[in-house]
Amino acid sequence: MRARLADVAKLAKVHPATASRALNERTRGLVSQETLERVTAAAQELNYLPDTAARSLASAKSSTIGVVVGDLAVPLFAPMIRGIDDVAWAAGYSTLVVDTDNDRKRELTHLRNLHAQRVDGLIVTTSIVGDPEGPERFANVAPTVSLLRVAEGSLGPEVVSNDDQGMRQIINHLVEHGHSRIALVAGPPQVSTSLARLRGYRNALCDRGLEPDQSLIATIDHIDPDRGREAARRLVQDTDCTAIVGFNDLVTFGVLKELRALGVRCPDDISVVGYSDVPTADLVVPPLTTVSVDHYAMGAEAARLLLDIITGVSNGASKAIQLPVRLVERESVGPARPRTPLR
Amino acid sequence: MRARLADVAKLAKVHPATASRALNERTRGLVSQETLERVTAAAQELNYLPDTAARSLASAKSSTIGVVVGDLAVPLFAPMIRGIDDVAWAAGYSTLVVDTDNDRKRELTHLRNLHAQRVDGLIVTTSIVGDPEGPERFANVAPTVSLLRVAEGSLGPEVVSNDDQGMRQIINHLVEHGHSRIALVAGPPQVSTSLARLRGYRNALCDRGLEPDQSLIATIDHIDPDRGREAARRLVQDTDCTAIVGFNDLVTFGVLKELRALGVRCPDDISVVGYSDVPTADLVVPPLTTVSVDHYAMGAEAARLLLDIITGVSNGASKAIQLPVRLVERESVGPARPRTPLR
DNA sequence: CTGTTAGCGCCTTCAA
DNA sequence: TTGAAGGCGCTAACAG
Repeated sequence: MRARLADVAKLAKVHPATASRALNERTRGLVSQETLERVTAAAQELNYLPDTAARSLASAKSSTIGVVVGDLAVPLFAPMIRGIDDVAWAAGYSTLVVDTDNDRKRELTHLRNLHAQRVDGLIVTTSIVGDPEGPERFANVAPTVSLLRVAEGSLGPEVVSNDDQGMRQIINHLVEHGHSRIALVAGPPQVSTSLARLRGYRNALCDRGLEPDQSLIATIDHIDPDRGREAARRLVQDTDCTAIVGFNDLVTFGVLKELRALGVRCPDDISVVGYSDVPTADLVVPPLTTVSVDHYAMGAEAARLLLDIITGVSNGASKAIQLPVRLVERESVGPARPRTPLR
Repeated sequence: MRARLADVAKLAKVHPATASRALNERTRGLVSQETLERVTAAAQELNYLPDTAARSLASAKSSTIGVVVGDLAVPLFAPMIRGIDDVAWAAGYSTLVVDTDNDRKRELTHLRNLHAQRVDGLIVTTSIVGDPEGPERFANVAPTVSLLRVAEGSLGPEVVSNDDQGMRQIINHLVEHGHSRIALVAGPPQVSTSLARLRGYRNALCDRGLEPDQSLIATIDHIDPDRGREAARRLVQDTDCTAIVGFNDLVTFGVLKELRALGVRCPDDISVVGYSDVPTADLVVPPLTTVSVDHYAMGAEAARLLLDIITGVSNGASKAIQLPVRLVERESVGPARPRTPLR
C-alpha cells in the first residue's frame, strides 16, 4: 500500500503533525532544520505523495484552478493553457481544463463539476457580450478571471490582447501599401474580440483620414472558414475593396480560398490580412500576413492575476490587462491595385 | 456556506447515510422510492453538490482518469479528448488532461501529480517505442490504456488506428493513378505510428507487385513541417518519384510548401498524400488528399476500454483495438507523370 | 430498507 | 519547536 503521512512521521520519529508542517511549503518555517531534513528524507525513502483529496478536505481548499475553454481544437488554446499551467504549477496549483464545445448545457455541467471540485479559481475564455447572468454563473463557483473574451460591461478582472493596437498596425501597413478601400470581415457581435477589432478598425481608419464605409464591412455569425468564404465573395463582387482584413486566421483561410475560387489573385489583385498568427498561417498560399498574439503570455498573465486574487494579494477589482500584439509581415499583402466590383 | 450532506439529510428527515445512498447512482437501489424522492428534492432545494474531495477520501477512489498528451496544439487531440470526456462523463468520471510538451521531465512531474490525485486510470498518448521503463512508469500510477501511440512490445491494452489499412488505401489510390515510384516521408522511429505506417507502406507496395525502394524513403527525426520540406527536397532532387506520401498532414504541409518553392507543381508534376485529415487539410493548396482518422472515436474507445478495466468488467490484458480509417480524396493526387531527378 | 458507527488521510487549532 | 486532539464531508461496513 501507498505510504501515508503517519508512515513518514514514524520513520522520521516525529508526530504526524510535525511531518505535515515540514512537508508543507507554508508551514515549513515552524520546524527545526534537523527534523525538516529527517522528514524530507523519510518522505523520499517511502516515496510519499500526499493524498490531494485528504489535503483538500482538511484544508478546505483544492489548490486547483478551473479553465473553461470553448473549443480545444482552436489552436490558440494550446499555448494559452501552457501559460496558465506553468504559472499555476509554479505556485503549487493544479489546473483542470474543461472543453465546453461552445455548448451552454455542457458548460453548465462542467461548471457544476468544477464547483463540486471546489476549485479555488476560474479562468474563463467563453464570455459572451451582454450575457447578464454569465459573469455571475462563474463568480458563483469561484473567483473568476476572464481571458481572451470578456462580457463587456462586467467589471471583473480580465486579460485580453490589444486589438486596437493590432488593427492600427494592420491598417497602417495597408495604407502604406497604397490601400484605401479596406474591407473587414467582422466576427459575430456576441464575441467581444469582434467588437474590439471592429472598433480598432474604425479608429485606425479615422486616424488615417479614411472614412469607414459600412458597405466594406461584412459581418459573419459564425467563426468558420466557410463564413469567411461567403463574406469574401460578397466583398469582391459587390465592392471595389483592394484589401480584406479577416476577423481571425481561420476565417481568413476561407477568404483566401474563395479568392482563389473566384480567380482573384492574392496579393496581386487583393491583399489579405489575418489575425492571431496560428501555426499554419505561414503554410497556406500565400503565407498570411497577420497579427501575432502571444497566447502563452496571455495565459500566464491570467493565471498570475487569478492567483493574486485567490491569495488575497490583490482584490483584482476591475483589473484589466491588455497585452501588446505585433504585425507579422508575410506575403499576402501587396501594393494596392484599383479594381471594380466583379458584378 | 455551502450545503453539506448532513443538511440535505436533515431537510429530508433521514440519516446522512441514507441521503448518501439516495444520491449515489450505484447505491440508489437500496433506498425506498419515497425517501429517494424526498432526498432528491431536498438536495435540489439546497443546491447540494457533493464535495469530491470528501467523496474520494471516503471511497478511496477519485472517479477521475488522467489523460497524458504530448502537445495539446496538435489538432487531433481536441476531438480525441472530447471522445474520452464524453464516455468518461457518462460513466461518472472526470478527466484530468495534462500536456507534457513532449518533455520527459514535465511528464514525470505531471505523473506525480496524477498519482497524488489518485487517478483511477490513465490514458497515455506519449508512449515511446522501445522505452523499457515507460509502460511501468504509467502502470505504477494506475491502470493504463495506450492511445494512438504505443510502446510496441508491451502487451498492455491499446487503441490505435489501422495504419496498415490506411497505407493500403493510399497506395492503391496512387497505383490506380498510374504511380509506381511512390516515396514516403517516414516519421521518427521512436513513434509507433511511424513504424506502423512504414510497415503498411511496404506491405501495400508488395501487394501491388511493387518493389519497395529504400532510396524512396526519407526518414525525419522530428514531426515538423520543416523536416517535411527537407525530406521533400531530397526526394525531388535525388529520385524520380512521382508521388510523395507524408507521415502526417503537418509534415505534408511542409512537403507542399517545398514543392512550390522548387517550382514543382502538385498534382501535375508530383502527387502528394497526407495522413490524419486535420481541419486545415482542405484549406491548403491544393486541398490535400489524406487519410481520415476518427480521433473522437479513438478517444471514446480508449475511455471505454479503460473504464472496463477499472470497473473490472474486463481485465484488459493485451486487448488491442484498431480503428478503421478512410481515404479522403481531394486535389493533391493526379495521374503519374514520369520525371527525372532534379539533379 | 434505514440508522449506527467508524474511519478515509490530512491539517489545524490548542497546549505544552 | 513539537505533540495532542479534533474534525473536514463523505462512504462503508454492520446491525437492526
